[in-house]
Amino acid sequence: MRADDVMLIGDIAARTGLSVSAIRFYEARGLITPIRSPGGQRRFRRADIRRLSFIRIAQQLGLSIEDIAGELARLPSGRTPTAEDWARISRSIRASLDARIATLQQVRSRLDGCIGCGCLSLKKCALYNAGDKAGATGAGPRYLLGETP
Amino acid sequence: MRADDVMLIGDIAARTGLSVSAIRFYEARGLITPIRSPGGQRRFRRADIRRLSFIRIAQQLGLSIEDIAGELARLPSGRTPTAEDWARISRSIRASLDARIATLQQVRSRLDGCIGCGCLSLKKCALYNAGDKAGATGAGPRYLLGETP
DNA sequence: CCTTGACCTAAATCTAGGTTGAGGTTGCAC
DNA sequence: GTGCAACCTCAACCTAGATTTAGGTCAAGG
Repeated sequence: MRADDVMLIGDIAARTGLSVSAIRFYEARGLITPIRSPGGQRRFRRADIRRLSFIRIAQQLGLSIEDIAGELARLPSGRTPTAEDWARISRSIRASLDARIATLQQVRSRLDGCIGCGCLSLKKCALYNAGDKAGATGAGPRYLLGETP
Repeated sequence: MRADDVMLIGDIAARTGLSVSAIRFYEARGLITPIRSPGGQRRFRRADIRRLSFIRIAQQLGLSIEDIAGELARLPSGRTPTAEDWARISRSIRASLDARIATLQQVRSRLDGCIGCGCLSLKKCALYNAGDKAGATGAGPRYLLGETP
C-alpha cells in the first residue's frame, strides 16, 4: 500500500491519528476528495495526509469545519501546496487567534471591574453588554442577543 | 405582581433579558427553583433575578450550564447571597478565564514557531501535542485525544 | 470457492443549549 | 360566566461534529 503511493482509509487514519469515521465525515463535508478504486473504496494520496493533519491542527486552534473548508479551498488545486501556502493559512489563523485572545482579555478586565460590586442583577453592569461571547464555539442560544431568526 | 414581591415567568424574562423557554430550561436543569402557585404556575422571587442574571453573565464568560450549576450550588441556601458570595464566584471564574487565555497564548506561540516550517504533516509538530483544545466549548470529537469512551 | 478483515452507504444517536409546537390550564377582567 | 392572554407539560427539532449501527461489498489468502 505504500509502494504505489496510495493508501486505504485505515492506513491514513492510523497515520494521522484521526478515526476512520471522521475521515469519511470530512469527505462528506468536502474537505478532502480521495479517488476511488474500481470497487468503490477510497484511495488516499500522500497530499491527503497533509490536508488531514491540517484539519486536525486547525480544529485544535478552534476553527470550525466550515472555516477549515474555506482555508483549504484557497489552496492551489493544480499544484502541490508549498510551505508558503501553508504559511499563509497559518498567518490567517493567527489573526483569528489574536482576536479571540483580545476578546477574552477584555472580558476579564470587565469582570475585574465587577468583582465585589454586587451589581450582577442590573442592566447597567458592563458584563451584560460584553457584545461577543467568550466561548463562541458551541451551538448555544443563537437568537439571544439580537440575531433575529 | 410587583407589589407582593413575586413575579410571573414573563415578567422575570423581560427583566433579565432571557427567554421564557430558557428560564424553564434552567429550572429543569436545577439552576433555579421557583415556587409554584396553587394552580401550578411559577412564581419568582427577587433573588431569582440575580441568579438568572448570573447565569447569563457566566455563560457569556464561557461557562457551561453544569459549571454554573456548580457555582450556584455553593451559594448559601439559608440566607440571601451577599456581595461577597458573588465576588467569590467571580474570582473563581476569573481563574478559569486566566487559564483559557494562557492556553490560547501558548497555542499562538506554538503556531508562530510553525509558520513557514511546513511541518504540518509530521507527528513531531508541536501543534499536535497542544494538549487541551483552544476552542473547548462545543461538542467536538470527544474521544479524539485519549479520553477513552 | 470460501472465509475473513477491511471497506462501503445510510440512517440513527450523542452532547449542549436551548426553541418550537401541540394540546391543555390559570387567572384576571369585564 | 366567559373571553383571552399568559401560563403549563411534553415531545420533537435545531446546530456542530462526529460515532454507532445495520446491512452489505471488496480484496486477498488458503
